Amino acid sequence: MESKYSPKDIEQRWYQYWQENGLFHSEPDGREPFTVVIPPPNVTGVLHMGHVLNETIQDVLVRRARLEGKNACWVPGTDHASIATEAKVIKRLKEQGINKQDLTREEFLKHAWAWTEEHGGIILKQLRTLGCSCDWDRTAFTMDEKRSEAVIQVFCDLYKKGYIYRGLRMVNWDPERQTALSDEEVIYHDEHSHLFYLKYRVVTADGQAVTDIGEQAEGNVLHRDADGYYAVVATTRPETIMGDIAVCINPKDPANQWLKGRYVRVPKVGRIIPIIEDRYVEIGFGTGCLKVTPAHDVNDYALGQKYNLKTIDIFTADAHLNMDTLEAELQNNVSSYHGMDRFECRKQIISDLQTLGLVEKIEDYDNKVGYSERTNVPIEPRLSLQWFVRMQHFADIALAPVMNDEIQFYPTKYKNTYRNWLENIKDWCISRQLWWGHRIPAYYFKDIIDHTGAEAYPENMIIVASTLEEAQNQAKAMLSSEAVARLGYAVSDRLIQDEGALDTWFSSWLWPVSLFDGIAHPNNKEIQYYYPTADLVTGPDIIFFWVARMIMAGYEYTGKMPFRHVYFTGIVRDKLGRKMSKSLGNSPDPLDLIERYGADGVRMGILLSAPAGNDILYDDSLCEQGRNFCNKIWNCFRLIKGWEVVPEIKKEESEIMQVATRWFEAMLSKTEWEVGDLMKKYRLSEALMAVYKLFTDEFSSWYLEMIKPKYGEPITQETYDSTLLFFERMLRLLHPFMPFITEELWQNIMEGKEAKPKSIMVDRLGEIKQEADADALLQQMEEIKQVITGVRNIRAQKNIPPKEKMTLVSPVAVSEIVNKLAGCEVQVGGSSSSTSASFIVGTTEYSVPLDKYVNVADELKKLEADLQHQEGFLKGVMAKLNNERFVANAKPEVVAMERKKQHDAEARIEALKKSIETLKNA
RNA sequence: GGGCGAAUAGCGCAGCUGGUUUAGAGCAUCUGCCCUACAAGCAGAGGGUCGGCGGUUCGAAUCCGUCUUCGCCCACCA
Repeated sequence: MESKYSPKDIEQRWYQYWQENGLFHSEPDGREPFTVVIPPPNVTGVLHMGHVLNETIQDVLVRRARLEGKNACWVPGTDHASIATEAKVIKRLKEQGINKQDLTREEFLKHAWAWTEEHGGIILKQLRTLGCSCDWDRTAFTMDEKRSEAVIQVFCDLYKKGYIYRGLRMVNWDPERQTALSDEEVIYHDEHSHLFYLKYRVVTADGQAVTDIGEQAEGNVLHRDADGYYAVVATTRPETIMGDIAVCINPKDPANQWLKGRYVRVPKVGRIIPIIEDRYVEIGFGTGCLKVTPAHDVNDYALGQKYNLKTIDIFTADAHLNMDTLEAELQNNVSSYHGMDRFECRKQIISDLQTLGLVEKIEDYDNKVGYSERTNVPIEPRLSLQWFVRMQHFADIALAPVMNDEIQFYPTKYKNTYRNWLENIKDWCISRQLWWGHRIPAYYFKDIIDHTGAEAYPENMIIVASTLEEAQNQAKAMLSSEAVARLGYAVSDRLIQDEGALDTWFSSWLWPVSLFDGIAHPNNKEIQYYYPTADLVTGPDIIFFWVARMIMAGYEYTGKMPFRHVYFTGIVRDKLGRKMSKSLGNSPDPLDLIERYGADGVRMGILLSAPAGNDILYDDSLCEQGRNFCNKIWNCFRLIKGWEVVPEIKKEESEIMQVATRWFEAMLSKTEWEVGDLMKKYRLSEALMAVYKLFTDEFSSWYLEMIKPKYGEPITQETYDSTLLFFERMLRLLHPFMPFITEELWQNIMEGKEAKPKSIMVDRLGEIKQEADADALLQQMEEIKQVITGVRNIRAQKNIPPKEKMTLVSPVAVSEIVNKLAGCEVQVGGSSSSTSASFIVGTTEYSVPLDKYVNVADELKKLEADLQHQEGFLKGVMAKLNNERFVANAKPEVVAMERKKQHDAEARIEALKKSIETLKNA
């Protein structure tokens, strides 16, 4: 064996072995199930550091469960990522000189599927490199047959139940992709912009300039110039004035009383619009005059509804100005803007208005602008016909289970976030004007669509059905035979399906159920066995998108929670705390890291500093630590395997061996318990740290040094066996975190053994035994260690070469271990002399004669410093004990503890004083 | 504007149902070592008074109040 662990071929070999032996695969059986469904990455995505964190955590949980004897099943899969994938496909088509608009739906989908097949699943292959123990036989895709079936069935079902409706609403419109988005897909950014103060001439209803308004009450703020009176309207979006339909003031606003009941002329556009009054308008903001543009602002739309105002949509789907919607007599006034981009238009219209003297002033202004999460272009509020899910019902069923911890969140702080969202739930816009996705299973009569009102059917005549055939049947039933006859066509010719697709999350929210075919066949064996799943591991950024909605769908369709625990990971940042991003170039390629540090090293690196919910500041040194640890394990194994073993017990060694093995047994059991406890609390990094410390400190630095034979000498069979057994137990403890190296060494240990399991993966974590005297053993070793450290400390301080034997004078008998590890002869009884250095363990004083190395002055200084510290400590203790109220009020055991502190400190002070005396007299 | 969370060694964290030898590990730092398992290592050391102030208590990093600073989420003030 090489002195350096090289993970590369070992990792590949074992992963293949696991797969070939079907060790990842799960089938329902009599064992307790442990199910995890992967948060499906985008089908065309590639592995990044966030995935590494997320998937490693899942693998740790799954592998641990397997070792605990559960039937672990980790289901992998990918997400079709409607908008993101469609964008990528469009981009590629463009590079080939093809425009989406020139393709039919079918042609486009052909390209999209080709793209998916080409790039899809790369990420799943990459997960194998990381060591993920997914049941690949179960790999699913949100748009595969089963999942699509579930989506369509759920849509139809919710429509039937009245939870899905279609309506004309103000939605978030992405002008780049030309689709509606849900509220969750809009990200608001602070933006430095301007507040433009525009002059709206006060006119009569028929457009005459108003030059005389008579006497006005105190407090009114009038605006007047040579051309007459005008109102001042503040806006951040002057390009929307083409859609202005009113100006609104607060009826209580003293400054604007004079405007009540009057009319103004929209500058440049020329439309004459009324002043309306509503308390929504805030007095004192801007001028207190709000321009109302119902087609292009959510609030304005609400006002428009309230006062029955017209909406004039002045934008095309890609947010360019469209004058065709304006009143014919006005179109000429603004024709120069026709076809302009909205932001271009903003500049132009301000410039034009300034020329006309209609801009009062421009102020700097910070506001928030919504951007599309996917395309990163500013959202345009747009009135359109979309499909929505009524969410109140779902909020109602999903809130309680989380608040009362039926479903547990780690960390718990996200319960608040969750509650906040559910308590202010709004309907979910689920339709997208995209082709890549689940096509909305809604059908309309062509004639109604083509020429609204031409036929005598009610406008809400919509057919929702899972297949065309079913839709046709419904259509026939809906239409009287007379009507069909009158129209003279077959229903089948006239039904057309909704062009839109469903929001990707409308399939994701079914994931834990649909993976086991629980929508179409709610009573099948798999869903009965694997569901509810155990743990969900995901980022808090999709708590609303996904987690909350899965809980809703889970309860709606199974009556049960979709998962028992949700582990929210943090965000992986670089060591300067910046988010990892392509543009910053601060995101390392995980595959490259695995190449450099090994998968085990990378896994440990990312896990070590990743408590639930905390962001992790990634640095290569973390992986380095992981790699170094692998190396350490590797070399321990080399050492043990290199020993020559003899059956008989050498007498003089037996005490050491006995003490060491009994102590380590206790230590190991304790850590096993701790790790189990930490895992239950999902404190993964602490669990790993506990194993790490056990291995490096207790096992390597202490235990192995204790039992290590002298060079060239053999070790007894008994000690060797227990040592290997310890090693094996640690491998199992470590396996969930570092699957590869543990498998390699475990196989090596198991070689030739009869009835061994196929892999450490399916080995069992032993029962945790706690010996009655474990604490005493640990305490005893603690003291031995301290004595050894005491001697080593003196050696280091005095620069005594490691080879030079020293003498330890001890008042009590000490273990042989001290001799072996500290390199000193132990002399029991003798007293310390003026030429020795001393130290205290517990209340016992040990000393080391130093002869030539001694420096009385230094030694005195050290002892006196120690004495001072001890006296200070004693003073603190005495302050408490002398306080009657402390003695009276504190719990008895606390008082007893303080008394023990007092006695120990006094003993130590005594010893120190004596040593100082001795030194001084020398 | 509303809500939530956090501030503890150079760094990222644990401790926080108040009392366990005057605050703990890891990484980093410093010192000494290539002592034939491991320099991707070994041995040893230094370093914080627990964001500020006030309060409750015999006793507070731990509870309460307040201030400051960060972070996150939500929200239709043009």
